[in-house]
Amino acid sequence: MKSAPTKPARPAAATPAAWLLKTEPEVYSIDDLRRDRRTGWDGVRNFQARNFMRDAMKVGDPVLLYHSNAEPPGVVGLGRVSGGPRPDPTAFDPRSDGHDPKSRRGAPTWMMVEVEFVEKFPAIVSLEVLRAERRLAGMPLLARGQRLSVQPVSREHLEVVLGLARAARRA
DNA sequence: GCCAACGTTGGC
DNA sequence: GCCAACGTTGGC
Repeated sequence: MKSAPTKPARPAAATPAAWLLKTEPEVYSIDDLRRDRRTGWDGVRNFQARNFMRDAMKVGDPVLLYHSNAEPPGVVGLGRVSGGPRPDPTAFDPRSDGHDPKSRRGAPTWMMVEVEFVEKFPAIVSLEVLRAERRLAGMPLLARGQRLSVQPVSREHLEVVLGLARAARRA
């Protein structure tokens, strides 16, 4: 008798404990997320980043929110995956910067998750501070040439970053 | 504004 | 499938 092997549709990769999401504060800042409480993380147009959102991010996962193209750049707060994945509607919108005519509603190319606000750190944990922290050696964000806007963060690295944020609170 | 690093595109 | 050209990211 033929029986379907009980393998998952996609390999169950080791699930990172957390994620890092880059955003340009002039486009969408931690303050915007605090105001909105939750938002669809739309506009991601990189396949690897999309795959993380589509295949690996789970509701409840913590997310570090990172301001890029900012002065200074750095981690500014904490959020949480609150929904998704689902198609990125901006890909279907001809008026949107993220419009992609190759993405169809029946077969969407671009996916997003929903992210909810948890906290804004009392002070930014700047890229300079992150780089100076030896326990963060190996964090993907700090790798040479790293441009991905959605990145995995290990439990250990998450704890270190949160510790740096708390240290800033005491300072 | 510069430019290194990386992804995508398209000719062949 | 190779690879040059081009576009984007994002720190500095």
